[in-house]
Amino acid sequence: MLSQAEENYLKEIYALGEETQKLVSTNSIAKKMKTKASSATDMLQKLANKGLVDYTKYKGARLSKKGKSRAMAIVRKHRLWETFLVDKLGFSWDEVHDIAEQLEHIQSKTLTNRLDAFLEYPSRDPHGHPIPNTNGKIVASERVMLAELKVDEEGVVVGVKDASDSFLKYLNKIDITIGDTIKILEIEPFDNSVIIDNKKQQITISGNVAKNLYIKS
Amino acid sequence: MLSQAEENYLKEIYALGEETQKLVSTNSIAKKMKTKASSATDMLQKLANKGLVDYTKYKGARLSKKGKSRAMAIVRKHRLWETFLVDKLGFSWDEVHDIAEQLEHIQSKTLTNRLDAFLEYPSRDPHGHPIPNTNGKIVASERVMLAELKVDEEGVVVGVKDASDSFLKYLNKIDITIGDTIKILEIEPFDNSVIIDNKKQQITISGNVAKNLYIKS
DNA sequence: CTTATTTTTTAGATTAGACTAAAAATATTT
DNA sequence: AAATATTTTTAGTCTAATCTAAAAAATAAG
Repeated sequence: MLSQAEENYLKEIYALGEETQKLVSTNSIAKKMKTKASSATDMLQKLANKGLVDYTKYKGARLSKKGKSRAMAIVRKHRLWETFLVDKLGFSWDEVHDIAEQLEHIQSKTLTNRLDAFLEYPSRDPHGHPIPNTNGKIVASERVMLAELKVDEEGVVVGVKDASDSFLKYLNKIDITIGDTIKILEIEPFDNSVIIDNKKQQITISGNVAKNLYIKS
Repeated sequence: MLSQAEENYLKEIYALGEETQKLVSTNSIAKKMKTKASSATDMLQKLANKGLVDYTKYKGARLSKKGKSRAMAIVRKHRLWETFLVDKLGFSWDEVHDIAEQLEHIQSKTLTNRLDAFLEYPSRDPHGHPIPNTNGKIVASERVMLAELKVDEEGVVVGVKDASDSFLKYLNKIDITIGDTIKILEIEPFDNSVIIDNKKQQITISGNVAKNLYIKS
């Protein structure tokens, strides 16, 4: 069982790494956790020993498979509780974060899943963030632009915004069709290009293309 | 702000002392907390320093006014969450204790009160235990025997079971009438006699009398 | 009412998580 | 590429909550 401190670190490492999937620096973690770099180092070493992060001295850390799954479980709980607070208890979306920070550490899978059912399986929290499912997977649910998805989200191509002939030809060429299930592997921050997985093939598409594809769960 | 450990101790001291209002021994606390007597001593000293318990070396401890109010807030949360788990999430009454042990430490008065409202102000939890109100007061709600109440609970006299002439005369004599608001001050374990407060007067009634008076909130 | 037993407290150690200060590694500038 | 600056790690301290072992107080028994 993880301590709350460990859980909080995992969650923040996830939040910091989610965009780029790159290594997260000790300093950035310390800043997020409002603690000192030395404390972050201590924790990274501990998490590495437990196999929750892959950590290289002086380089940084990223979540391991195990660590990621733990992080996703916490994110899931956080977002479900936020949804509960807003939808059922009448809080406004800007009041719920601190309370959800506490509730996300409650240990009971049954509770989490029953809460999910009670809320009728919401796909996004009050801030519009997607809620991971029981397996820790994030599934896009409404029709959104591919460009709005984050790393690890996945969904089905349901349409295009720019239906110009040249654009459709281009999609044909890179073998993307309506109905394909696409998963975001990586987003390059400097040009917003996106590496996706489609039919077991990894391809890179530009930010502009990503802004023209509609995705749905 | 109190740590979870401090809160747990307060709650158990309340649970142990509630019956008799007597001093609670270090050993009994240690047993309840599944820890060692020396740890209990440490904590009692700390709680005494914070003014949450009145503690005399080698004698034992009881909650101070402040400590009691904290304890009641925790009990209130525990029982509200249990009610939530059973009434809204479909847990059975025997599955909820461990989860409520975690939820009772969530810090947010607003949350607690909104949960209370969401549950439509229940007066008892799934185990039949009364739920303290926002001020930490326990109010009897259904008609129960006075003998079933515990220390600090209060309610209105709504009837008698034995309506014999002699019993009613006796009630007259000690100045108890239908409609009086009665509060339990103390229960003597050896003969079940009860010290109550009625119209600012403290009187002692026997266990038999307590078994013949109906009380309601 | 003195001895034995139990309960409680003290003293000292341990662990998790954080801190400061200093050392080591990496990055940035000239 | 050397000098400087920044980041990261190490070493050593601190606090909360626990533990064990030993001492002190209270209770029970002879």
